[in-house]
Amino acid sequence: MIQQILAAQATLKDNGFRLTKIRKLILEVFFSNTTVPISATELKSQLFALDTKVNKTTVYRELEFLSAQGIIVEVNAGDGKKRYELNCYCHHHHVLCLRCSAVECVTIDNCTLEEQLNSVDLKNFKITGHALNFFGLCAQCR
Amino acid sequence: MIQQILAAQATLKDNGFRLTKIRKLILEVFFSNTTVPISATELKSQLFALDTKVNKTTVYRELEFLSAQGIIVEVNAGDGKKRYELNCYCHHHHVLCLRCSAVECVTIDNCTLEEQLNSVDLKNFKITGHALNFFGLCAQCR
DNA sequence: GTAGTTGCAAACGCTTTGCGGCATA
DNA sequence: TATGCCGCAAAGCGTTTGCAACTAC
Repeated sequence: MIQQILAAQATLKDNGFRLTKIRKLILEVFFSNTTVPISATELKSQLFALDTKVNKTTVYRELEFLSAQGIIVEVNAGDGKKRYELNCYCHHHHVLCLRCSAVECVTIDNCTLEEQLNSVDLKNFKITGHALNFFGLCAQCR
Repeated sequence: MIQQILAAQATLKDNGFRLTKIRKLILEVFFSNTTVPISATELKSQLFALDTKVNKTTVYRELEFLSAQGIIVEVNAGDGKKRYELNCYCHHHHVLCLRCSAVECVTIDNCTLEEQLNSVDLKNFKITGHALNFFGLCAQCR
């Protein structure tokens, strides 16, 4: 994991971007938590918990920046907020708790969703991807 | 279709709710368009096009009301807005255009998604449903 | 008349933008 | 020092709420 953070940092530096204290901390947050997509507000809270006061504007800009760099990816969990998770380059889906909005990643082996579309009337859409979210109650709320 | 509107209207009346001009028009909009989930803003525009000036608050309240009555259902298309469609009591999914945000319904025969979950680590969640959205370009934008 | 419905204004939460100042390289 | 980064204030968008007026039954 340490190597991965260093690789991400090197990539940013090579591309002319700076490694500020805030940016490093945000990278640490994402690399130390690879299974739960977080929102801007949650990231801000985590930074505060690490004794780093960050403006919300900076959080939003940093999320957009890291997303544009391909280090994190946007996740729509269906709770009305933008969420982001580390870009793991692997196809997976998410479960959302209907009570507390907790989000986790799940992997379906041999996911053939888009193949199943061959027999479906797609209204002439050209499909480029899909998002599958499961809803229910998490371990704490059930 | 006419019978279905009348049935919905009768249900509302039986439950002590009123059939105002606005409510009737909103029912007509939903019953005349059963394949495209619409947002509050879009519904408001459609009512304006029908020469009916409606306050946005009323639109939001009416959507929540009809949803609570089970006549329409909330649809999360992943575009950050709440969308609603006529409750067709049939399981289906949606395709979203990444360029113009058009939304359409699609049906996958023999959808066995939740059955496939048996072999998946669900982080101890109790699953009650799922939302599957496909992304791509619509006929106009492709 | 009464309870359901509506419009208006205000506020909310999440997100974005403009701009001046700061700090990393 | 120069460009990227940051904080502050303000505004945007979708949505919700409080309250007074209205209207369907």
